[in-house]
Amino acid sequence: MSHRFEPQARQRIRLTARDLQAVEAVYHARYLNNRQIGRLLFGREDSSHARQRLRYLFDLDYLRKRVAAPNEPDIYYLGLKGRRYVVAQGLCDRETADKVAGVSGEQVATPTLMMSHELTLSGLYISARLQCRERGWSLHWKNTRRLELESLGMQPDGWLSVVTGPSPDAPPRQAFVEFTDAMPSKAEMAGKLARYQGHWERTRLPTAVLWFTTSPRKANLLLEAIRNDTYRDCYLVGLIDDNASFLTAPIWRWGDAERSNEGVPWA
DNA sequence: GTCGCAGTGTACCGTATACC
DNA sequence: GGTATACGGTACACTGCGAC
Repeated sequence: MSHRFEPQARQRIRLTARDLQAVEAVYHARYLNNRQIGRLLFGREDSSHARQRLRYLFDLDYLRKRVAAPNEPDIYYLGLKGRRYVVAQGLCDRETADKVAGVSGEQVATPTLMMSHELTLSGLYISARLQCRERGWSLHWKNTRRLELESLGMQPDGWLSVVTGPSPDAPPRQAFVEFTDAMPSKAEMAGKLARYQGHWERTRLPTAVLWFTTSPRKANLLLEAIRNDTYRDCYLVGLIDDNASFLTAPIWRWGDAERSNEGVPWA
């Protein structure tokens, strides 16, 4: 009988700074699996030590696990203590913490494809964190759920702000994040672009959209749909396979892509 | 039914660090 | 110095799925 999803009483566990960084990372991404946390904070995806520390955080209710099939990795979201911790750290208020925290998957049906989409975005968050850490940049990330609460008028998959300069007062570079696997219909695509346009005209602040997809063919379809848009130069289209360097490498194609197949960097 | 595989849990070891 | 715990790593047991 597996006790994988049964919290166990733990005494004398001292939480480390890294344990609490894991809690914060789960808050920012909403869902993270143990491999992603291992990669971000323990140097390797298959760290047994990461598994052990995550097990303690689970037992202490800082993190909870989604229901997962036996051969699928554990997927963590914030537990009660985790939500209290991020509020105490000033990352958000209590209501936001409760609304942004993930759900178990027992009461609320979350299709496998939707969870896969969420974890792909979590992977982008991890990649962004690692790239920023490597270069001494600072990163601010908002996940899908956090953006929903802001009622922007459109529904991006994520938002990030990066300060690349040495001074914290340097102007941040900001972008929305989109990830498309199944291509939307023309009408859906037009609606999405119109919502972005509406948002930018209300705020008078056009922002880059880093638009990931899964194949060159889909990237071409996206570029074609964007080509005649008023704000076509705001959209950068790239492949999810290149996400490990998406903040720095010239992986992006944009409105002038019909004239060049060479990518451009974002930051 | 057997086997291989993937994933988790845990024991164990040696080392480092903090605290008394 | 002794003790407790963290950390990084290895190893093994267990579970359930899929292929044969």
